[in-house]
Amino acid sequence: MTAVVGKNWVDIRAEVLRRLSSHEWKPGDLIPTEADLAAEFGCARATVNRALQVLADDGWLDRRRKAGTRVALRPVRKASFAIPVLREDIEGRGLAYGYSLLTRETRAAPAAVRGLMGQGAAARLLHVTALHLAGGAPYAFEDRWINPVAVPSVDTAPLDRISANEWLLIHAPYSHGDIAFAAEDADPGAAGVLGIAPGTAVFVTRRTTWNGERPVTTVRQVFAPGYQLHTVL
Amino acid sequence: MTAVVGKNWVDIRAEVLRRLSSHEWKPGDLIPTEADLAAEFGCARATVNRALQVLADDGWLDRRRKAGTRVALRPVRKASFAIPVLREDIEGRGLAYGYSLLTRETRAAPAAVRGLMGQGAAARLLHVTALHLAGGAPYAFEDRWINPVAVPSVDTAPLDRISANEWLLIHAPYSHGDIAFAAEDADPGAAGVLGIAPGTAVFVTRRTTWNGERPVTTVRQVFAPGYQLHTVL
DNA sequence: ATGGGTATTATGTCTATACATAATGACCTG
DNA sequence: CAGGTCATTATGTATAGACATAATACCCAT
Repeated sequence: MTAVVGKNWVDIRAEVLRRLSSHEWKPGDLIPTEADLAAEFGCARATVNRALQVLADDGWLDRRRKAGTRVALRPVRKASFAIPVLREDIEGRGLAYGYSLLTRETRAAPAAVRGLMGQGAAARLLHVTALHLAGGAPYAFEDRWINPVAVPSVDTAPLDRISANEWLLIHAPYSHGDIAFAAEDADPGAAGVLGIAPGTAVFVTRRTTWNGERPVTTVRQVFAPGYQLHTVL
Repeated sequence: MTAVVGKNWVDIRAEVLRRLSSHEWKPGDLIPTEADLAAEFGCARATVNRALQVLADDGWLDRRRKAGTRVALRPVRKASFAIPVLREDIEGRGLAYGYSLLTRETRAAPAAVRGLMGQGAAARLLHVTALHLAGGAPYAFEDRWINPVAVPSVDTAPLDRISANEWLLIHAPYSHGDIAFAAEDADPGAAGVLGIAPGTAVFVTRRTTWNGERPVTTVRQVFAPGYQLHTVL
């Protein structure tokens, strides 16, 4: 019997999830209203509301005022993962982390970088390239542009000791950004730094972040062969 | 002046976010208690609670009972993206979607597949390979194993017309799963189907899902060169 | 019929209050 | 001074009630 159900929102979410997983409520079905469920479970409507909102966030349900709540026709589940902080990533799997700054200079931004960052970027940007090591072996090559207007104190950042990755995380918060993952044939530059043959398949991430209107940084990271981005659903 | 702040939780989240982005509250800082903020904003504690919980979910804040709320030392931002339903992905960018079933047979599962799915899988699984097309061109090659114990009705599924991708989404809900992304040199099999040279860098995703204890399906998708997984932060 | 206005409805949110829970820190005891 | 106990505190959550909002459904007038 299902009979007794706890009355906290976690339990209610679990019970609703059970009905969804068992196809008791099928895709497209309209499920009972919050008030009805509250009566059934013997709890307040707000409690049901919380459980259903979470399930809607997770893609299980579609909710619309007045129209009611229905089981998502196409349950678009979302995967989410923490943006990897490479050092923690590496240390987390028991390897020694190493970091080496390759170049650092302020120069006019190439058109491609200006395109990524948009209008708000300064004419001259800080360009940094670096290599991340795991257990002594090359792990990822990083090519980054930083907008000094958004991060004035970057001039004094000890980027030879701490990676821009981590320094920016703490000193330059961002409000939003975008990120893309792709597979590419290694270009000669990155291949040389990583110690692999040009043309080898490498995992590449590109990320650009803004704080309000101002672009903060754009970075391209090329991972050594074998890298996997893994997450749970 | 900031002075007047709306009193709904979205406004409060925005105001707190502003203080975080402007470094008014710095990483590691302890921020005022919910009660104090409620007093400052002239709203109920529950409203502040909702705003702060969302910000904690998003990685901006660390909250602990009694200890209070502090700005995340290492703001681990989470990216989340919808698991791509290839047809929608393709149609969404204005291309015609095509699908072609390549093979379909029930057979004993190789050790590698058994390893991915664990104990709960049947001895004999349904093996399906298929090709997804975008605007007539090969887009992704899919190699999938389905556990008939978890999805009995799969025998009658018209997998020649609808992709297993979509059919399972509607007929076989899952409770959890894992997913991994990698770059690989195209193997001859996938390369042949996709019409590319073996060894070309391809984007590969592997996904395994369970419904409770029972493995549902495991799939490997190999995308044609140029594919990017893109999302916003 | 058709278009527009209006009542109805389900979700979205805020409030005030209450109690639960986890973690801290101070106090007390041996 | 060590160690355990207990009060305190901030967050976590439940509740009932209220109003807001969006979307639908229905009715009415043209």
